[in-house]
Amino acid sequence: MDNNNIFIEKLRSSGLRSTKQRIEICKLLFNRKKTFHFTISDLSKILKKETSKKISLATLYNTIFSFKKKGYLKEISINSDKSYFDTNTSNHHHFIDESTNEIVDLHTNNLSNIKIKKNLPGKKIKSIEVLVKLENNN
Amino acid sequence: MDNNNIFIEKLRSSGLRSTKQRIEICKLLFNRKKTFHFTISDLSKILKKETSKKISLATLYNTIFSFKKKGYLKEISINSDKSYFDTNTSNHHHFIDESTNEIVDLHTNNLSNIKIKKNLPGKKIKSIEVLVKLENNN
DNA sequence: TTACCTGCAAAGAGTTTGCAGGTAG
DNA sequence: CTACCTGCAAACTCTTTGCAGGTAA
Repeated sequence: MDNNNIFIEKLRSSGLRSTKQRIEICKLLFNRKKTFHFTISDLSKILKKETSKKISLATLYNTIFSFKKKGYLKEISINSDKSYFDTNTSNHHHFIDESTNEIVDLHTNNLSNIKIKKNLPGKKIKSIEVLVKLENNN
Repeated sequence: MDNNNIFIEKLRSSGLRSTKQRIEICKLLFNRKKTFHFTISDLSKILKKETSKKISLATLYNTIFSFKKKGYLKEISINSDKSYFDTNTSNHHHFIDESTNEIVDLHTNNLSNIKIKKNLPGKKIKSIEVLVKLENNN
């Protein structure tokens, strides 16, 4: 199953060169059905296991940032010592389990409609993000 | 206008010793009508200007963390390189202006009611936080 | 007196940057 | 060929920690 061409095309069409490293990262991030939440160090560890050649941190940061810019990834607004990214770029929200730090998607159809009844002069809403913090029962 | 006694009492009643440094921090944080959003380095800079004696970073982190634990401060969930705190500990949400990084409160009465129609087994909701990202009009 | 607090400096973690060499197109 | 990309290491920023001395109660 070699779908590298899909990723080569994806990269090229967005003006990014299709390097070995970027294709590896694409395969890891986008060859999956379920949404994937990760930090750069998660990514680094997984890549180290799954691929023969190590990808440097500088390249990871560079690539993830480019992907975010192109809209292939979203950054999640969580107060944390590190940045979390999400392969699900559609409009949705998150649960975070504070006992395990696990992040789970909360789709908009599981949430009542949100209306903001206040606006700030000269500003418009770019996005609305809901974070539901969870703890263990009892 | 010397209301140090209020703060000495506040500290003592929560089991914290009333040191000079903590009283200075209290005066800066809690002697105001409007809600105040800040980072530790904001605080450090302001204290350096407003007080004669510098308060060390270790003490600031220590004190702010204690105040958060006692419920005198809230930490805001924003993806940022640093932690933001809020002197308004009541249930409310935030706007963040992404062109200036300015944070503004969004009170619950300016927001439609939020209902979560999904729950995770063994978990209960601890808090719901809404972050509205703003950008400039045009 | 004693447990707690402060300040300093060092250590840690995540992220960014400069630069020399490599490679896609 | 050339602009872009990678990897390394150093640098930077925020935060945490160890420890010696200080201080509230």
